[in-house]
Amino acid sequence: MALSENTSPTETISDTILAAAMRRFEQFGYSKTTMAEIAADCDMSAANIYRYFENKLEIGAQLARRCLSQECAALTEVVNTATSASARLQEFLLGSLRFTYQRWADQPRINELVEAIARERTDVVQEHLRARQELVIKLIHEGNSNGEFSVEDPQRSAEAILLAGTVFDVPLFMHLHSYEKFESMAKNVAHLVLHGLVSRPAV
Amino acid sequence: MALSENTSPTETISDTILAAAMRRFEQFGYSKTTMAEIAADCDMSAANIYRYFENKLEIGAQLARRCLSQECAALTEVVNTATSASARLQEFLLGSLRFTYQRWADQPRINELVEAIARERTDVVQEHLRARQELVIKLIHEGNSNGEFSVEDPQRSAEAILLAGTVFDVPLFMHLHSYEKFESMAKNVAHLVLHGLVSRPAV
DNA sequence: ATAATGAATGATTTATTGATTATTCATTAT
DNA sequence: ATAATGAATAATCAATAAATCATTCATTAT
Repeated sequence: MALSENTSPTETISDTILAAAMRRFEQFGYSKTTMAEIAADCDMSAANIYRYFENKLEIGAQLARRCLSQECAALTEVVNTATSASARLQEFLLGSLRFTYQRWADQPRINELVEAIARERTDVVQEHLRARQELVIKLIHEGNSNGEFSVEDPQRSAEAILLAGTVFDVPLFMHLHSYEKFESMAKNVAHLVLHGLVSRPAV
Repeated sequence: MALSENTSPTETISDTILAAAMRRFEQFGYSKTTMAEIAADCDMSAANIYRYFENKLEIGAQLARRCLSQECAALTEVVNTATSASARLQEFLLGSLRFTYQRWADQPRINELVEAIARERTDVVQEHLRARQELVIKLIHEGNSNGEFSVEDPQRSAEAILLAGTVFDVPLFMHLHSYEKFESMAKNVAHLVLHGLVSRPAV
């Protein structure tokens, strides 16, 4: 019954456990995975896991954190493919949407993991939000330096952008519209955030 | 055990039932209120309610709809106290936040009602969103006519604004921050939506 | 006719129980 | 010492039974 584990020589026992847990979570979901199963996959007793992790939630939290930070890294890449700061902002919203939607639609188990952790471990969510904010702040600074933007308080603006883009980052909302509809809405929000409502004198 | 009901001469039986249901929902919540209790408060049998309403959900839906439309009406008033279109937009976001936060903090039972209905009756939510969009569209038109705004597609922009302000209209998020923090964030979002990020030539 | 009811039905909730599971710890191996 | 274990405990979950509830309908009242 034990799923095969490949322990590379440099892999610590903690890593082995995390890897085994991840395989289980992916296949059967967080709640349906037992500590005994994870332990069996590592050829050890369930009790021994507690020498390396405080509890099951902590294992989940580390994996969820890893998942979210990978997502953030991928988002950073996507954002950086765009050439202008404006385009980068749009890519930020579209990318957030794409990752959230994909995880929601294609990886329900992993989504379950992330949502379960998000409910009980605010810190993981906060960390994710901070990373996103970093990304947006950098983006704004770049726009400021090349003259595209003239943002006085990048910190505040980044916070507002994050807030305005919340719908695209919360799986809970994904059932409300089709991906295409969401995409069009993300573009609208990007346009709004970039140009604002206030009329401007002709250049 | 029956809560007192005051039947005015012009009140229809449907109204009597709705009023009784509302009193129960306010005090004990939607799920904990039984049709038998509502009926007893109206001095009638539970069966008789079904001559006036399709089912319990329909009673809840009508009350939730009423609650949301009252909120929208109050929001309209608040918005119209502001003198400029820009100020009105900020009041729209701040007002949304205030009503959502108050309902969440002070009227948990009514909030339960609205959330229960929202889950099963998409139409009630859609109607509420349409009303909000109407409000924003009108606001944009006014801004356009007095020269404050220069919005090409008010419909689209309104949709984007609604989306950007979602966090302030969803009770689920209210636990994340204090009211003060939310207020400051709403102002930031308003500023962002009004002025955008893109730099503009000096006037 | 319209208004209202009580009794019947099936669905949903709640309470209760037993079985799993997470977690701890005293003990054993290395 | 460090690593690991099996047995014990307490929390959680799942299955079931019991009770309550929403809804229907045949019948009675007005």
